Amino acid sequence: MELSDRNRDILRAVVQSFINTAEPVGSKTVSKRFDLGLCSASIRNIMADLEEMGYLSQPYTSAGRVPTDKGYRFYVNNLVEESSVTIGERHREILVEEFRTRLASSDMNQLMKEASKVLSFMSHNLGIILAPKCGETIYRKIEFIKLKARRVLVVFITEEGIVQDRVIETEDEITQRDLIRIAEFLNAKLKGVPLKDVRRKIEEELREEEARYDRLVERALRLYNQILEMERAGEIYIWGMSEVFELPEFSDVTKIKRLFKAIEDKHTLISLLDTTMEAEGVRVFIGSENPCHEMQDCSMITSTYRGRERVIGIVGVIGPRRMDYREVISIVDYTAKFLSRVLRKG
Amino acid sequence: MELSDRNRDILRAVVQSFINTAEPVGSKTVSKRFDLGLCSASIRNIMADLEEMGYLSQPYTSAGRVPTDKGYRFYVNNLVEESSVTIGERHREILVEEFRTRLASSDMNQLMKEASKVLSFMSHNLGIILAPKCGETIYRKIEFIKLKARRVLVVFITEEGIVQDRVIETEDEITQRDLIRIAEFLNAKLKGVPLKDVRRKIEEELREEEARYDRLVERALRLYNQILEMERAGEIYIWGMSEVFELPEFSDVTKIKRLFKAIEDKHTLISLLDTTMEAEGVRVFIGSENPCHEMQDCSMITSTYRGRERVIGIVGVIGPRRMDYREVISIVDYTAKFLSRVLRKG
DNA sequence: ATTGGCACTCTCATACTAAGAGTGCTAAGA
DNA sequence: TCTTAGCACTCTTAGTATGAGAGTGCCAAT
Repeated sequence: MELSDRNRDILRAVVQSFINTAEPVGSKTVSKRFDLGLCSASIRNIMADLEEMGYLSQPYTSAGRVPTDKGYRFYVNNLVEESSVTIGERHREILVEEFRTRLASSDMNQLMKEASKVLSFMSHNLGIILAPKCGETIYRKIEFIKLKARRVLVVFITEEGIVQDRVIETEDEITQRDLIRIAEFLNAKLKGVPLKDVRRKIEEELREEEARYDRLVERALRLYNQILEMERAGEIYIWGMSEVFELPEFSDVTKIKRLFKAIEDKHTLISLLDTTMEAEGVRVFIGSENPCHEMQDCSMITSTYRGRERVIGIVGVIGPRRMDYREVISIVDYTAKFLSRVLRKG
Repeated sequence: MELSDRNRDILRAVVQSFINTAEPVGSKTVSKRFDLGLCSASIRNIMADLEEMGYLSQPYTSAGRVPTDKGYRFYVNNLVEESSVTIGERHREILVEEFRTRLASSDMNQLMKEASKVLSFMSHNLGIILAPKCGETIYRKIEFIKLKARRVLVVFITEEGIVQDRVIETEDEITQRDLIRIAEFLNAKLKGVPLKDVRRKIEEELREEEARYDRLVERALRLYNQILEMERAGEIYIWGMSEVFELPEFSDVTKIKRLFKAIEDKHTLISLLDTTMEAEGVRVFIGSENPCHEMQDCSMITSTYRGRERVIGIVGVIGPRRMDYREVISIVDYTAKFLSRVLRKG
């Protein structure tokens, strides 16, 4: 099962060549373009071995070789050279520059949008961002603004600097003065609590208050419950279709249609990304490793970003399996860290 | 230049047939599918006339006929039957149902997104919405929420029920108490003023206040100026790429790429749509009539929607020239009116 | 004025062919 | 024993040819 150094060299050469050119790579190409001190015949033999071991495959008899998922996987795990760090460094500079010029806005919506653009622009693939999960963020402040008799605008701020606004209908009319007191009460009780623990916290509070019944408190809690029910599904930002159009693997309409179907149904994609939130850091899904089977001929690279305390969202890149894993991994990694930094500052 | 009744019948038949099938239509098809009491030879003669007059064209010698832009234009202007109203009525019911089930949300962002989805879903083309132009909306209320020493969250509500929030850095620290007073001042002065007149109003105010100098007022106005500078470019919502993929005219990647390029650069599209805001009501751009020349082989149907007082945004559909104008016009029209109604209620 | 008939044109799908790229295998060389 | 050169073989791709089919334009007859 172990590969000899020479086999690894050849495999690396094939993968890199295919990543660059999108053409099945033949033994002659390898011997010419990579200085391995071997003639094409020897390389042919080794490539036949690699095929037998499942790292390479041929689109048809007597064509060049193409990496299999297993081949890509081995490449990602073992063959990404150390030198990548320095290249990543250069990349980092471009990224920093890119972020600086494009992320002037401190609006969360805008931040997400721009970040997904940067991802796609840098990677020449689809950039995706799963916006901060409400539940994972931390309560900071709430404000109520009365719009009409029974209609109240709720503005909602988390420690991460996320602002959300929603309009709710109250059961009965509440004066602006009362709304302010309710807000003060909630802010005192809930500041610093992770949103997903708020419900529990409220229930505790309710039990405590039961004895010395307070109409205001009861109202406050009812109001907040109403807001919680409106918990918005994590939004997802996708950018870069125009990048994808340029890729030769999507020169066929049916292929691009398939990809589109996969990302169109955002709910599946969201729950898919949710599962990658468990483990922190960069994760690479190659072709069939992809949990979603409409994406079997795509690869996805994701990483998590953190809010004040914990992981709150995902950034990632989706593209054809033939993707510059080394480069994209470092782009995704850096973007995630950048977002974490921004959100930590609040 | 005038067309005889028979010529009009034939032209209508050709246009409708082509809209339905996307195939160049021959004289035989017309005589078979439309009961005009004419044999194919007669129809052939008429079609040749229509071609000479520029209403039809042939993809190649001895193929069926396809409507030209002029042909579509004549169809839209003169040949859409009266019966369309009743069909529109049926459509309207579906639309109402569609809106009712999907537009539960009263969040503006969500409203726009859902409306663009409805547009594309109903028309099987691209649905686009130009979100309310800030300048055209009417000031209702402002609130400041202090986040950090010099960082203030501004929440902004218009009479149309649009909520915007932005974070600004103030020059020096302002207490929450002062912020409240500033908000009260601004709200008193500016309520009911169209946002685009706010700047002028402020300048007037400044001149008046100059005599009895008031630090608070001056601060308030400076703050507001800062917000105005951040005036966000009108956002645009586009939905329905998956619909477009199904259309035969976009079975070629280069075609779909061209369309994508056109809508990708949102700024051009926005300024394009801006120009259609001058005249109220439904407008139809057929092929070369399109101001944007990347869209020369597309048609666009737009309409304006109003806020409390005036036109504040655009809804529209973009698709191939072969589009069911009758149907799409009524969809766009209804959607615009629906949005206006929703926004009037606030 | 309308219709039937007929020759003509052009596309599209299919089949065929030659060129080219790449392989696998074998035998000779280091 | 490993490497290399050579050669026959396979498979794709691009280009060409061919025939069917759809549609036209025009002419003569009604």
